[in-house]
Amino acid sequence: MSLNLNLRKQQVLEAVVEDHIITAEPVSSRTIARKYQLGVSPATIRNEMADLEEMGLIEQPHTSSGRIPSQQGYRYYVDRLMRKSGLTTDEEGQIHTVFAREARELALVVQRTIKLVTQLTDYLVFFSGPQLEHAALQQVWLIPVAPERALMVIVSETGWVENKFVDFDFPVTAEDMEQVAGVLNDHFRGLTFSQITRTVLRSVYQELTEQRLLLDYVLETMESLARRECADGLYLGGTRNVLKQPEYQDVQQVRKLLDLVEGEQTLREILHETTGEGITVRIGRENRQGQVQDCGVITAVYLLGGNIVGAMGLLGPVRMNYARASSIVDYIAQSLSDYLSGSHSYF
Amino acid sequence: MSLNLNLRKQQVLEAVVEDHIITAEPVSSRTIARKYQLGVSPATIRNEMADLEEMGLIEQPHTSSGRIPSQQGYRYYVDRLMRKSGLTTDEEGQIHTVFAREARELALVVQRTIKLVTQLTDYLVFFSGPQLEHAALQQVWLIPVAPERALMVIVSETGWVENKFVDFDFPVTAEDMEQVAGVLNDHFRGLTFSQITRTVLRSVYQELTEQRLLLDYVLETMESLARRECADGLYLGGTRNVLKQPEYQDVQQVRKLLDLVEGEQTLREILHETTGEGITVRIGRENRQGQVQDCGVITAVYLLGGNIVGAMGLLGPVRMNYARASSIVDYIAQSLSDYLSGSHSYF
DNA sequence: TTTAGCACTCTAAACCGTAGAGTGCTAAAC
DNA sequence: GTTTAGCACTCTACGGTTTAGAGTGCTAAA
Repeated sequence: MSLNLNLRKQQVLEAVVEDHIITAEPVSSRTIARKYQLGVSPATIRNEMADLEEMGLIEQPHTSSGRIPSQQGYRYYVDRLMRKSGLTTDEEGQIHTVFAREARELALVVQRTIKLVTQLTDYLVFFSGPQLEHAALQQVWLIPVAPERALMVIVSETGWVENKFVDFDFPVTAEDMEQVAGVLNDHFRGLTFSQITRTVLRSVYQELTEQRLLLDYVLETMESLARRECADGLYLGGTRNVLKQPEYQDVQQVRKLLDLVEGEQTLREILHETTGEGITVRIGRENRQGQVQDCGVITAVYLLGGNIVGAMGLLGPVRMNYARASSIVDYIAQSLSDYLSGSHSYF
Repeated sequence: MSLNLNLRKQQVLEAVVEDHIITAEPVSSRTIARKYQLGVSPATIRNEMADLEEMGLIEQPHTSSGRIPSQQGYRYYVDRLMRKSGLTTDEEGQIHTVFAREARELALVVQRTIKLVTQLTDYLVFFSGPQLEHAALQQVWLIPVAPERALMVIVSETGWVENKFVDFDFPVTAEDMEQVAGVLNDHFRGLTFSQITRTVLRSVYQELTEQRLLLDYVLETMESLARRECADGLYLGGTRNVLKQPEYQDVQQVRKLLDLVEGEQTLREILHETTGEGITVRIGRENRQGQVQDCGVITAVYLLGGNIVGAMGLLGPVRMNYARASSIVDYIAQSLSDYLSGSHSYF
């Protein structure tokens, strides 16, 4: 349902939302008349408020209190009234600094980004990935460490390094390993992991008839490596900050938040569901996860070579500063994508 | 000052401590008379309590309330009265399972251990390390990835893998790298990293006069790798659990706890200070760190080849179950040391 | 030395009463 | 028709008072 509000109703709704975001208190007609010059008296505003309440956009915690925005009110605000606040040049500069610094390891960049965002906002920041799945392979090594055991090291073109032991059920010679690694590098270099698992497998098998069993083990390990970061790479920060929000004065609420942070599963799910381009804003019950139905969540994916390799999110109370928060998420996700897409490639 | 208490005073003190640990409420004379059969009336117990209070072992939150143990009271209890509760065979079994499972990566074992301990207690669990510094080197590889860049991979005899890029200021050939790696392996295999940095350096330099500059870079990287886990390897869990303790009903307290968890520095310090054998119990102001002076902290180091490579801790309110908590710390640290000292070596 | 009895103290919860903020409604003004 | 002043009404938050109950310390008797 797309409601059409006359200008003054929009102004009143905007005032209610923005004042409530700042003060966390119900907003009275008098406050609006004083702080937001609409050129009318409190009484008139009261009449508009009564209408807005009937439409379900604002509500009263109890009779004779001021109004707070309903979840639909926030939605209307985000969709139609909100002016993206933009970042100051200083803040943009800080963000650039994080991505400009020489950093060989992506994990480090992500951690630095989180630290920065916790300074820019008072919300929970969380990142998934980046998964290797859509990154291009730079090189594979198979290093023999025992007769039936090798260490596999993979480097992606973006500089991400992963390693894992491969255990065979039979002795394997160093020459065998070297040969397999050589063939893998010849065939796979420059391909993304998702491309590898599908297409070029056949040719490799033909070239390595003798080591077919060995190859099976190796490919399986490669696959699990490519997925690993997807499975357990969740970075987060800012838990302390969120507690500053008056919504979390109640210990019960704090406990719920900590469940979220320590459990990780829900946060992963939220990031995993994020697929579209641009930022996604979910307000309260718009979230599918029961645990965050009294929260606002802003997410965005970041890209590598046009593919989604990870996502980030900001989480706060429903009464969060959507204008600012979404500007930040937007800018960071964009910067991270730029960073990844190789203008900084170190090879 | 070592106080000598007669048997009945000891019994009363023990009752006060143990009842308070369970209920978190002041303990009245009547409660003790009823629940802990000392064969005397509440009035007699009141007299003993008056004495204990004068000695500073228990205190009254306000006149006409029951008594709670003072920090000295806890200390007396821990030193002289506490009976280590021992774990049930079931619990011991659970612990063994964690260490018995095939696990190639130590980080995984530590994470599993944390998860288990959070199930066994309601306290904050934290681990440092393990640092490679005191682990024996199994092998080093130098893998060329670019003219001026190599990937260094180190495997310790305990199966810990670390990697890091080495950047040179000059082109290096694959042969040079191979040669350097070969010499390093010949000289260093089986030595711990702390031994390496001191003694055997000279002989390596003599053998590699041509690559001396290259070697400098490599050794520096090795050293930073050996220390890395020391610097940022802090694992923890159980934050949610601690909130169950009634001490953390106050949001102020919760915030302090989260500062501790998110800051990490204080926890590192606590583990770093732990050096002795066996377990260490610090009660309230016995802690040097201001942030935890209203907490009880139990720590123990774990060993590898007789060397301290890391430590673990349990943190709760001053009113924590020292008997149970120290049993657990003791048992886990012991099991982890056993696990590390190679009865499970995979090479 | 122990204990019963009793007066005393303190806390926590329940229960006012009041001030203040804010609304809805009505009737007058524009 | 729209806006606004005025007023009665409602609800919350806060401070003060009362009360029940738990627990002690002290005294005197066992």
